[in-house]
Amino acid sequence: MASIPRMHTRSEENTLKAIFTLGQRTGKGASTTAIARRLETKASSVTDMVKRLSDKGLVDHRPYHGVSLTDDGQRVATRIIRRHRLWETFLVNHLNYRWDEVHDLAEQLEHIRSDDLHDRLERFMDHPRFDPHGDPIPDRNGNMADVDGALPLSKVERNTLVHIIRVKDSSPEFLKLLDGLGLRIGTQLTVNRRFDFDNSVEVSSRLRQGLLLNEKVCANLLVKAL
Amino acid sequence: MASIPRMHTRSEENTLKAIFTLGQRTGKGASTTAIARRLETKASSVTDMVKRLSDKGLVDHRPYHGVSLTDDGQRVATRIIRRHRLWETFLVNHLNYRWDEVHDLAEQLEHIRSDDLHDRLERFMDHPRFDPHGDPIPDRNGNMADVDGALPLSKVERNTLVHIIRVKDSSPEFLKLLDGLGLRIGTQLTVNRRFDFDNSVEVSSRLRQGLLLNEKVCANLLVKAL
DNA sequence: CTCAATTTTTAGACTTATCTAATTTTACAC
DNA sequence: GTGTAAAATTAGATAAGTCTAAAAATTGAG
Repeated sequence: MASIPRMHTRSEENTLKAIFTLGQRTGKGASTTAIARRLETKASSVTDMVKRLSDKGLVDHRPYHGVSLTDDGQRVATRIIRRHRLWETFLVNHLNYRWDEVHDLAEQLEHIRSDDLHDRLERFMDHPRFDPHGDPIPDRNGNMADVDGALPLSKVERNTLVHIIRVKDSSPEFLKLLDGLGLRIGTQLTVNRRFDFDNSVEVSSRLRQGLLLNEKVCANLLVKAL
Repeated sequence: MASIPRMHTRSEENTLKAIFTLGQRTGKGASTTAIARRLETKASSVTDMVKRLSDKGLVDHRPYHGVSLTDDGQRVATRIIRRHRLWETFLVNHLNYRWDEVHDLAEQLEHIRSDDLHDRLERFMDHPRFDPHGDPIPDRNGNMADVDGALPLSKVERNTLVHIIRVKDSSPEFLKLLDGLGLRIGTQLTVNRRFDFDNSVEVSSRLRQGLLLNEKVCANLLVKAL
């Protein structure tokens, strides 16, 4: 018995998306404070918002233990993420944006109210399964490719040949850094050495030998063995 | 001395667009009531809105004589219309929407805040000069092709060969009616007879002979001699 | 020139989404 | 167990945008 498709405000959608993302990252409910930090808003505003979402049956809230999505909330959040990733893909593949430029635009475009539009956009692009950052694009039913065998570069053994399949951080800062190092989705790497001192590693790609990557960079590069 | 590019709300943009369109149609200022009718809102709301736009220097208001756009207001309105028409073109030409389906979606998309996005969209489509309804698309400087030699079908002499270049009414109702008659942009027509009784005309196209078009339909079909 | 129909504005209320500042609640370290 | 730092909520304010209902202003017909 699907509930009548309700209309959600932009704020509601953004909050649901934040709860989804935080939940994915931590595996548990998102705290009011964490949500506020992510949305660059205040905890008191989040309290109000969560109350509204809870009234609509989109989230469950156990104060001091976190907010989590109901099945309905999950559906809405996934839909927004689908839209976001479809637009990012369109912007990069068809309008020649760089991967570090598309986030903010996609944040606007994802709120366009039409499932049909996004289904057509998906078809136009021939059903891409991953966005420019390697994030899987949910299909219209909310299912997305799961990336098994993916692991952060920080966990890779010496002398393993891998390729970059996804970046965990999509901030312009991180992406520009990767550009500067000649690293992008698909780049093949071999871990030459691992330094226990600071958890940095030395890798080699076709373009560059002996590239030193620090712990933070490695943690945000998801790779897969070849 | 270009003023600092200000941010306009969706409501402000919609009001400016309404004033622009009404001004084009009537050649004079738009009344509060007419704006309200067009935006499906109340006159009192429009009063508030016009006051705000006037404070921002985007419109001039002479009560009981109409609201008109300042140069700044004109620029903003034209920009929104540019966006609207670019999106309509994209939706029809690339996502396979019909020309009667795109208005509402374009009304959403036109508010995406980015000139760069729309410039790129334009380039992606190879700088289309007209949208699916034959309306000219302003370029990034606000200039648009002017359609000289265009006149409503109601003004066409007998036995003149013309082709449809634009529809004045873009409502789904009118467009579906045209579809039903096999009429679209580019369709070649000859006026066989004109009936003074009710200002209807009989036309022939390749597909159909002796098609009877009433006054209202004729007034909304802009054609050009071949 | 007058006055009535129309247009426009005012006044006051409501909703959504925010904020700050103060207060309350709770987890959990000890 | 208990106290306290952290988390969460409440209370009250603000701003945008909208509404209804009533009042005010003006145009233009006669």
